[in-house]
Amino acid sequence: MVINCTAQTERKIEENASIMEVLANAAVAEICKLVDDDYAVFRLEITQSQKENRTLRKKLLELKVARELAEKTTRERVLATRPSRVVDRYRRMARGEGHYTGGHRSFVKPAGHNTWKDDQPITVDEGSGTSTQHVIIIESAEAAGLEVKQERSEGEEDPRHSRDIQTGVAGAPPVVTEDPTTATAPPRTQCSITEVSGTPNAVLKSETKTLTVHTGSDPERLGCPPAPGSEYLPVFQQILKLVHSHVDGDALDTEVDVPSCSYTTEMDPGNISLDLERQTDQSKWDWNQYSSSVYSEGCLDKKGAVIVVDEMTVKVERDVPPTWNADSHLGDGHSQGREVLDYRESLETNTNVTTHSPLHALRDCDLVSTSMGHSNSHLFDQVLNSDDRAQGGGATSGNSKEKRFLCMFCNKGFSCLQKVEIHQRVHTGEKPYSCNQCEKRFSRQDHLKRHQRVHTGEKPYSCTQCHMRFAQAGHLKMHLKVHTGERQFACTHCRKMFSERSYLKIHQQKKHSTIK
DNA sequence: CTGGGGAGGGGGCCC
DNA sequence: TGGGCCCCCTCCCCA
Repeated sequence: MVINCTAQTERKIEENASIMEVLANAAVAEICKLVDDDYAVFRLEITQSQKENRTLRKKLLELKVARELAEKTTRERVLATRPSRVVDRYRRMARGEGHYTGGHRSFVKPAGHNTWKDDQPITVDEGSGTSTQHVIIIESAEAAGLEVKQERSEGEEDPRHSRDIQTGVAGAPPVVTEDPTTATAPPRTQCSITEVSGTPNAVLKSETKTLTVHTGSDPERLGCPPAPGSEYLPVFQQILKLVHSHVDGDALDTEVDVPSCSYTTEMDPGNISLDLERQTDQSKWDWNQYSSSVYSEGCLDKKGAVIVVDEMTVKVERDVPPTWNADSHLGDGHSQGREVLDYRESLETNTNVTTHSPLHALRDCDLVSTSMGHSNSHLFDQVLNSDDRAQGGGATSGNSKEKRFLCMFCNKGFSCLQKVEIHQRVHTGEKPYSCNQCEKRFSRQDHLKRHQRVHTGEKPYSCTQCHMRFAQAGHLKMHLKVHTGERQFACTHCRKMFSERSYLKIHQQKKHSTIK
């Protein structure tokens, strides 16, 4: 009985085992079949993809060859027409030249970089004021190390080609385009910013898009000159913001991190930097030139090239850390019954403030440890050490009037609100007064008035000893020393006498090196 | 080195 | 007190 049961059980077990084996084999076979099918499909897709890749590669090669040919042709033509133009321009800018000579210029920043490097190419275009139009394009491909630079004159200008060079896409019209889809592209893509200056229009380009900004007086393009507050302004601001946020996601994605440095800086073109620390390290700046050429709102020059970036720069100011004020910065507070003009408030409400002072850029930096170039140090000294002046007198030097109003930037005291407001323009770079004859801007009305004598030729100060006339009283005073032979500045080392302190200073710098 | 010229900044005066 | 204006000092650039 027991044996029978055992035998039956064994049989059942064997049967089950055989059934399971069959099922397992069937499952494996099915799986294999599925895999084979999928693999076949996959192989088919791979083959198709490889075919497409080969086709695309071939097309790419053709495009590349065609592009190089076109580029070469263009270069040859440009070189044939103006062979030394670019070189001369570099040389001039290297010498720090580039003053207003009838045209204006643009700085082209290789996009994709937050900072300017010494070995980075900087292209500066000084409009000649003639009909010649220059387009300077710098493409900086960070990853590939690719760099393409183009310059051509108006007669050779092919807007389509201009875009082609940038994007490799043909057929796009040279109009204002702003592709929102490209704005979300990865930040470290190849970018370029191009500005056409000295001519009826200007172009801003980025790698992923072409931004054309018409800043000239061409009625067809512009409709009307971009007067302050016109619709043109926010457009350009938006564009700049777009480019700005597009340039480098690491450092420029937030304006808080990089205040004011985006397009509010002006400096020696060889040292243009969008990085604050680098800004302060530059040896030479020319703040006025760049502000005039790039940020001269409300003052159309004869060519009508006006670009305003007010909103952006003010927005930057809004992001001033709440801790940044004279209290925290200078540490001594204002418990002396004096007042600090909080410029942040006015900046928040005044969207027409242009803020592009180098000192402005310093607000987040250590004022003491920050190294500055010559021009900056001069300005810096004027701001911070004006109390030490032997003559002229700083605002806090001995004075009968109470200095109730303190500058929130340097803590200097002034007798009235207007004075401190004007003074703070030293820090903010605000230049509300623009010359209607040129693109220059001034922080003070009287300086504008004085400047306009350059255009009018007015020289109200005449020498009683000779026929000489001067536009500034100080110049007449200096000139009078020619007649009097007055030399009141003596070198302490060689007893040599000079009529001017600056001459003595230069002498000591050269001969004795006593003055840093 | 000198002188002319443009410009930045501070202070004072007057209305 | 604010605004305009002027003077002054200074610096820098250039010829």
